Amino acid sequence: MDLNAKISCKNCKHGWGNFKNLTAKELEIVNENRFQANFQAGEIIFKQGSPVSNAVFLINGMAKIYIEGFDKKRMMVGIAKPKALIAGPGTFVDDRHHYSVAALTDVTACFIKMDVLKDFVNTNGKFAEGWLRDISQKALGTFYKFLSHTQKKMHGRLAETLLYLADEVHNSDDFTMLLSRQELGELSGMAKESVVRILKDLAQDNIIEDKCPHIKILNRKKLQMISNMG
Amino acid sequence: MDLNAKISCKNCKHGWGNFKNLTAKELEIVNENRFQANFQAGEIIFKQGSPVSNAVFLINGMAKIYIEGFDKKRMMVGIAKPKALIAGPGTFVDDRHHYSVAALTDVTACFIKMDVLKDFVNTNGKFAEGWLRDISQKALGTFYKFLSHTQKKMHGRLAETLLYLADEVHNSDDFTMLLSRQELGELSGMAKESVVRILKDLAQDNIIEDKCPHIKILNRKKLQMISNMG
DNA sequence: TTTACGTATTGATATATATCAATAAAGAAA
DNA sequence: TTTCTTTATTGATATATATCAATACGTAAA
Repeated sequence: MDLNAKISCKNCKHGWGNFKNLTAKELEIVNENRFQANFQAGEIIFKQGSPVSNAVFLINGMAKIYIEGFDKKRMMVGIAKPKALIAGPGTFVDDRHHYSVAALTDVTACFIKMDVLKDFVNTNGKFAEGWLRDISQKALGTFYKFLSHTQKKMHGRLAETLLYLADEVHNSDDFTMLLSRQELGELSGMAKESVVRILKDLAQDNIIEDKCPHIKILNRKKLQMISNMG
Repeated sequence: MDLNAKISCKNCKHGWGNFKNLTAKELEIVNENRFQANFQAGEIIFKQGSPVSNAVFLINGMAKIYIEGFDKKRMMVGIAKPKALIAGPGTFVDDRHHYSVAALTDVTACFIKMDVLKDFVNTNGKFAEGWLRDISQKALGTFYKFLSHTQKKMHGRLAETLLYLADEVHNSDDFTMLLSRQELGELSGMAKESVVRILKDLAQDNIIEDKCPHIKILNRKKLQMISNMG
């Protein structure tokens, strides 16, 4: 696979859904303001606090999105995949990133000058509306996650995380865990030791199979129930 | 005070900041699609799950914005005041409200047909950008609150809430508490009994004065420190 | 192979916080 | 005024969860 092959935004399969609202001419401008870069697993793609100069999209690979909170304690917001715009809510507020993004696998990322995209908001109403929808969708996701973190107990939160990984990230009930126990904890809002213990509980009840980097959901119905009940 | 006096959107002092991006003609259309209604303290203005048919603004009074979560447990998101758009992130996603709003005081509210405002997104780029900024700002607020709820301890969260009430709601360090202890708990993410105990602690340390419905911040520096340290 | 280092696991313990139960205070209604 | 009802307060207790400490495991380097 030749990752350096000239891909144009016009025929890109990894592009943002909202790009369908752009005209051919506008897409051409996007393409002219596009940069590509490779990251190894573990490398930081952008850092909380730095200026939002580009919109970022993953062409392949996955990355974690996380906030560095009080006394360096981390909260993982989610996992980024291709096709989704990665650019924080700071874009229209203070031009600063409000979270960091780091590659979980080897990643090829596409950077598009933010000024160019922002300009289209003024000239292309459908694009503006698409962006409003995008931001709103993410805000809703954050809302729901907030609720779940403050109202569910640990078992419910971890069950929810496992379902998220299966459904949204790997599209399979049988996957290789990308995240360490520490990171699973940051994503589910608990200590790494708690992650270990709860995974053990779930395995003992035959709800999941955990052959360490491999996870298999054996009883989705029960897992769903644990997630719902909290 | 005659609340039923004909107010036009053109000279309204309680309007959304983003209305400054509308032309006189557009404002006229807004004015034609405007409805006003009065609510008594305690009454529900709109309910989570119901369709987003109108943008809501308070002309006067205050309201609480809250989510009804798992087993009816409530989470208060914030307090709405005049000048701010009240319409959830569902507006551009599923046309449903994702939280409820209830009057805390007697309230006069202004309803503007959402379709009308959405149309302007397509024809007025500055207005679209303003709305993007508005939603982004709220998303950032939610993010920060999320972090604070998951990483701070109770004293820090309640201190933060008191500062929020002083700075954002009442613009004074000396105010009459609008919220019951139950509601303060819903806003700070803790049980009502914990609110009582922590308020007592703060009063004992001469950081606040609490003559029950009246709150006075006596030592803002210390309160700020408690809020920051968690 | 051995060594070293990060990660995972397990058990013991500490702590924050919720829940329960009882009482007190404050308003509203009669 | 007295009675009723809601809200606030206090104390006792239960529980979820984090933290600490020790050990085991797995993989990369030597």
